[in-house]
Amino acid sequence: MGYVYVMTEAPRLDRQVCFALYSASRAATAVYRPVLEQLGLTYPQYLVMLVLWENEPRGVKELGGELGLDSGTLSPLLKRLEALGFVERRRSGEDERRVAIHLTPAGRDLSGPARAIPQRLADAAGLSLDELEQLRTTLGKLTAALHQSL
Amino acid sequence: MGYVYVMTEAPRLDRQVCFALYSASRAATAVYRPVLEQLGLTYPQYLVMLVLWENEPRGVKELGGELGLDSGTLSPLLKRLEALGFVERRRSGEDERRVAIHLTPAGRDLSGPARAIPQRLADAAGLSLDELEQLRTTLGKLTAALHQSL
DNA sequence: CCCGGTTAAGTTGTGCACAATTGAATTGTG
DNA sequence: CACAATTCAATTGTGCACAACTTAACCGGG
Repeated sequence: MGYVYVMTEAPRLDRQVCFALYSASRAATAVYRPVLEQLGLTYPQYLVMLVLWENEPRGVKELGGELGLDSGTLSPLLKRLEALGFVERRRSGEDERRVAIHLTPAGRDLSGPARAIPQRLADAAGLSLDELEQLRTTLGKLTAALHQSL
Repeated sequence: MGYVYVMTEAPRLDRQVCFALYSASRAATAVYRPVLEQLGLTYPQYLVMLVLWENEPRGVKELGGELGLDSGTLSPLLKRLEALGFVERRRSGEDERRVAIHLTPAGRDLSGPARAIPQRLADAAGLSLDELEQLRTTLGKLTAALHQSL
């Protein structure tokens, strides 16, 4: 029968995985920012466009499912994307609660210039493609496990 | 002399390291949120307290250096921490431009309950300590390289 | 000593995140 | 069919991030 280990030191910032994630995430979006600025998009707006380029139209709920965001975040964001002329929001005829998000021609055209963007991060990352691949996999496992635990 | 590789597919959300970082970071703070709520702190406020528990008092600039945040973020955050009674902001005597952030007794006492928090993430992570350690190292390299590239 | 340049902190404005609530449309069940 | 429970999107309110700007204090060369 052993003793429970009692922490005697305050947790240190530089040991925290959570802070490492927070810093890396902000650094990554900072690298994307000037590139996305050329397109007139913020990073979360770019994420929404990524989902729509794969398949559209999509409902707000559906977009939220892909990105892990709720209508409180997406509703105003989508309104801004509509004001920019990249998407159109149409009330569904069959279910008046739903709002279908459609790409406009301008929104579709944006996917061309956007193709070069991910390479930007790879170039700036200072990691090999293998390391990046493994990082993505580990982060995926981590995110899934964290959501599980809630 | 080869051809430059031309992307023909729109970038896919599930292939993006950047999105993996963004998701993992939000999932991690979501795990911390209910625990920190017990202490009355948000995650960024907790980060500031971590820095202060290591060494105080600190200037706003200094805190910003550790966390990668500017006065635009920190000034109101510190005002809220002061309103909560965890820190005190004192104008420096020698250099009237500087504001030294001191812990209050209540702020110091908070480090006790806070010690158990990091274990929370480790438990929820579904990764071995080795994997977590390696993840932290990789993220550190990545963040440094990304900052370098700006 | 003065004055231009620099530095520190704060302020303003925009755009996420996220909790909590609202209101309208739909669905399930008696 | 009636109507309570559910679902979807939007709204409200708080708190970051971050850019751009402001204000006040310091510093260094003339």
